[in-house]
Amino acid sequence: MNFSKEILVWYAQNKRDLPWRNTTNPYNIWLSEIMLQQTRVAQGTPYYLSFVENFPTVHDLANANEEQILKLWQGLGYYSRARNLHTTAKIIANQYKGKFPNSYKELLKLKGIGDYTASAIASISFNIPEPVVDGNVYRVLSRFFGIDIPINSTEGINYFKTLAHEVMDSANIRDYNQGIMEFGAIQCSPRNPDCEKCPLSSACVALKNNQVNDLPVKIKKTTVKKRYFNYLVIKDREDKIILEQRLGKGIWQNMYQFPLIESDKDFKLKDTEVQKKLEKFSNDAISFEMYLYNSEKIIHKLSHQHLFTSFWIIDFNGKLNDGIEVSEIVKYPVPVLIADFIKTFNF
DNA sequence: AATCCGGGGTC
DNA sequence: GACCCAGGATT
Repeated sequence: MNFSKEILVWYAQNKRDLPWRNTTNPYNIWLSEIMLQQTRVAQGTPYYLSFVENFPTVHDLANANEEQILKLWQGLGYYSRARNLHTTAKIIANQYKGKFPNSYKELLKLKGIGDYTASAIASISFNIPEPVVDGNVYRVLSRFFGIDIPINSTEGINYFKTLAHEVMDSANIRDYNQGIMEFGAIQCSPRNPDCEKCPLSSACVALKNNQVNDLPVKIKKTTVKKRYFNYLVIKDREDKIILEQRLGKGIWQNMYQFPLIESDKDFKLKDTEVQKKLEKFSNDAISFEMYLYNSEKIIHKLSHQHLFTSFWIIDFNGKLNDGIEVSEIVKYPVPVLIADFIKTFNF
């Protein structure tokens, strides 16, 4: 059995019609690849269509504000991708005169483009024989060849990249790369793969040794940190609201939120803390009433953190210095936790 | 080499 | 609740 030929045959018969599959334009390929990093096709697709419509070329993206880009990215997560996207768009537009570099090595230098994405753009856009290694490829190769080296160890990363080089079809790299990923997504799925209908089953080491459910091997380390958020939804006597931008490090960089009082353990919010916060936003005498919006804490789950969140509604009897109109709130990029609140709260 | 960075789908 | 998703940057 020829592994790569079987992948190509399977792909020709089973490939989905996806919006970025009818072009080799590096701008479109780049956009789709960044959006699909750690993201399912179904989740990323509407964002891809929105970006292509709002930013048809790399110049449009380069000329946009980061805030516009983050707003359109809202809900997709891993927001550094959007910021890096903007950085790279500006470099392509200015330093590269709008033309993407056509080599794996040059692509790798760009912000947000790592080994996988450089390989994907080089192969799909420029037909360069460089194998992609994503989560799908790890799964397909580890099962078919029966490799139990952890895929997220240094040894595993190097091993699978070398193996990918050995088995790729250089003459059909565009279809081979997309084919092995599609095969991993649809046929050789993480759980309950349909091995009975698999064209590779007769030579699959994992199937022969009954290891399909044990491969690939991954070193797991999930320590979830708990954080306690108290958001202050401050409304002044002119019905204006405060939104703040998250600067510095950590989650949701450059996204907006309500003023936040945080702790690493559960605690009761004190009036005096609210008072101190309010003093930052107004020169007026501080007089307010507050109530808790959600009696049960909203638990917002991220990969490494669980955010136990309370929203406090503050009626401030004064005028905020930098308050915004309620109708303007929807224009700001906000994390899903905030967007969900805005959707349900009647301002 | 380990850790951080989102949100959603699936079982 | 655990795992995964067309990973990359930072420490």
